[in-house]
Amino acid sequence: MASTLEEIAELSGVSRSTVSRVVNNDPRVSEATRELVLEVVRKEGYRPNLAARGLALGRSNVIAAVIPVGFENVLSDPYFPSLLQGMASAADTNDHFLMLSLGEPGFRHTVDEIARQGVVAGVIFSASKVDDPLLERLVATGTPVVSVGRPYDERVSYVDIDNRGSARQMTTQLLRLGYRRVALIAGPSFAPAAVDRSDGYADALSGFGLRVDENLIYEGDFSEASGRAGMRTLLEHRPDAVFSASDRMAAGALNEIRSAGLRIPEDIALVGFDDMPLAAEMEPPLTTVRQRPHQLGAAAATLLLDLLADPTGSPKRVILPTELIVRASCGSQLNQETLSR
Amino acid sequence: MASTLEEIAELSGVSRSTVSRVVNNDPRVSEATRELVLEVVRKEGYRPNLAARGLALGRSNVIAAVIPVGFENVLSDPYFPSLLQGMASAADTNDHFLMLSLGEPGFRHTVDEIARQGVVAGVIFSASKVDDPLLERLVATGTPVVSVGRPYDERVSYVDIDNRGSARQMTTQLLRLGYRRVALIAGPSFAPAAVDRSDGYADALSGFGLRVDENLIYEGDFSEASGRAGMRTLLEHRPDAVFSASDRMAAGALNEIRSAGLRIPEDIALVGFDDMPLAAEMEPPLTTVRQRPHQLGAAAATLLLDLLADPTGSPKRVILPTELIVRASCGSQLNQETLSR
DNA sequence: TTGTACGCGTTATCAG
DNA sequence: CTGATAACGCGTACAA
Repeated sequence: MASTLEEIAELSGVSRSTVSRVVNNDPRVSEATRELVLEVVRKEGYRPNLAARGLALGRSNVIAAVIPVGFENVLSDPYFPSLLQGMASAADTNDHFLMLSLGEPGFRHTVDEIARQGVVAGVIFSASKVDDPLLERLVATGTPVVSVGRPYDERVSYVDIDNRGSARQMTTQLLRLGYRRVALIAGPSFAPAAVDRSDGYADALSGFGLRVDENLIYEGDFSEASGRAGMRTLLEHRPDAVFSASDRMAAGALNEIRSAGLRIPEDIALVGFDDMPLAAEMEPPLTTVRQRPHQLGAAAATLLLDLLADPTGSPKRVILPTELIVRASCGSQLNQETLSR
Repeated sequence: MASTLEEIAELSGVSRSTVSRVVNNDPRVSEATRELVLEVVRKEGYRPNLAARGLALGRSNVIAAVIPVGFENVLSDPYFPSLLQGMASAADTNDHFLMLSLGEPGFRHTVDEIARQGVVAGVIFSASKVDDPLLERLVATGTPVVSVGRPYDERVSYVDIDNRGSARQMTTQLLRLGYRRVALIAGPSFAPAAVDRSDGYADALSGFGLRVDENLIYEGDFSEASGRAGMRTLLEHRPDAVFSASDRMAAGALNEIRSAGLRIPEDIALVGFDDMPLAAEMEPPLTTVRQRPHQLGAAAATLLLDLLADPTGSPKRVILPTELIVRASCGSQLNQETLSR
């Protein structure tokens, strides 16, 4: 039950320093004493005290995940849990811990305070809106930050998926199948991911020599309700296919289409984005773009740890691949196809 | 930009100790100097270094949330995010931080290690299975623990809802409406909450002088898929109503009922448990028991902090109220009724 | 009421 | 290769 360096030193008949070296894999220690000390360490179940280590080192091995989960509806799919799981997993394998901060306004301890307190070595920011002031403050104070999803500020490193390319490919898929009045249920314009997906949609249209028809675009907020409302509006303009920027909005759209007595995909094709678990269960199963929040979270944590190890470099970016998942809702059973980048 | 006690002392012309006392609201300091020091503290934006404080005090102000999220399906509703949000919120208002530990097997740093390292003052355990070895280890090492949901071990404090009473009330509701062949899609028997709900179901039946018919009980695992499979099995025995121990299983059951060409509630009534957001959106809207994960999380964190402040007392319990939410799926539009306890 | 001095457990520096 | 010893920033008996 010995739990300090001092005690281990006593038990193995060496000095504190030597034990410290052994614990930290310092090469400057003879193989013999290393073995000896390690034995005692194992036997006593010794673990270094992280507070003390953090104090001595001037840095901690705790990273914070900041998620401003203001909207209830953001919680309705396993995206954030998976993201967190990925971050926790990556942090763990790198001997770091994950601290959680739900950026609810009204929280007393804002993240920048936390960062300054030395508890946290770096921060992973997620679901930030465009031009988030909190993110700005963090950058200003020099706290290492990684954003999940492209941030407004060019200086911050981030991990993301290729939203624009994926949306383009999905829309192109619809166009290839012959649909010509492809509507878009977009995400909220304050979300970079939503903007990128809308851009990808436009890219695809112009790639086919088609012009963007504002009547065929509705801006939702990623919620199922907004998807349904959007679909109601769009139906007036007779689209033959709909690309929803999220599966949850697609679910709402699906309900509306059904209520209107239309069939999917015979009367109107429907595709989504995210491949949340529900997508495969829908009637008909939803064609969509698969992203892997778990990997995204893991990549974010890893990137942050890289930054911590080498604070000098310029902002880094990691773009994770997505997959086009073709199911019945788009009126085709083409083979599954992988978006490379 | 001054950030140590020493610097603040210098700037305000007093000693370190005095500044420390001011920061910690020690009464033994004159109002005059207090004002003076506070002014400097504010101006410099000073925040105490938590690592140092934790080291000196021998305890930290970080609590850990442990969630063994092995099953993908556990993530499919906002229960855990809400729970986490509640915990984070309560921790924050009490000047504590929340550390996340997904008890994935295969994690290198298990919670008991973390606790021993002094990083964490206490642990909130959630979704533990009956007789969880990790929980046992924590208790054995004397780490303050609070469980979300009744744990197997009698010695650990916990917060919970009245699963048994709520299930009894819900089942009784069905019996009052005249249903006599009330089936149960139970949760997994390793989950205390599931066991309690099954017991409540049985309570209600015996309250009406009915006997439990094993043919009308199916044990699922809280997943939608298991709900569907369970319903398929149960339909062979012609129930006139079904109580599902979770909304997600109810969703699966609903699909199966529909596939069988039966109407809800005309041919068969269906009720759930949880009141997840989707419940109100189902067709027909689902009668269910509402629990508030956010409050549960907040209560758990608060209880843990109480324990930390007063480690002596015997195990404490907090039972949160639930509400019976009556919607169309049970074939009645009675007024909403609150389960007191 | 205020200041001095020591300890918390670790790492790093510098002798040996 | 190993061992003293000084930080790291803070809280707190103890003394003034």
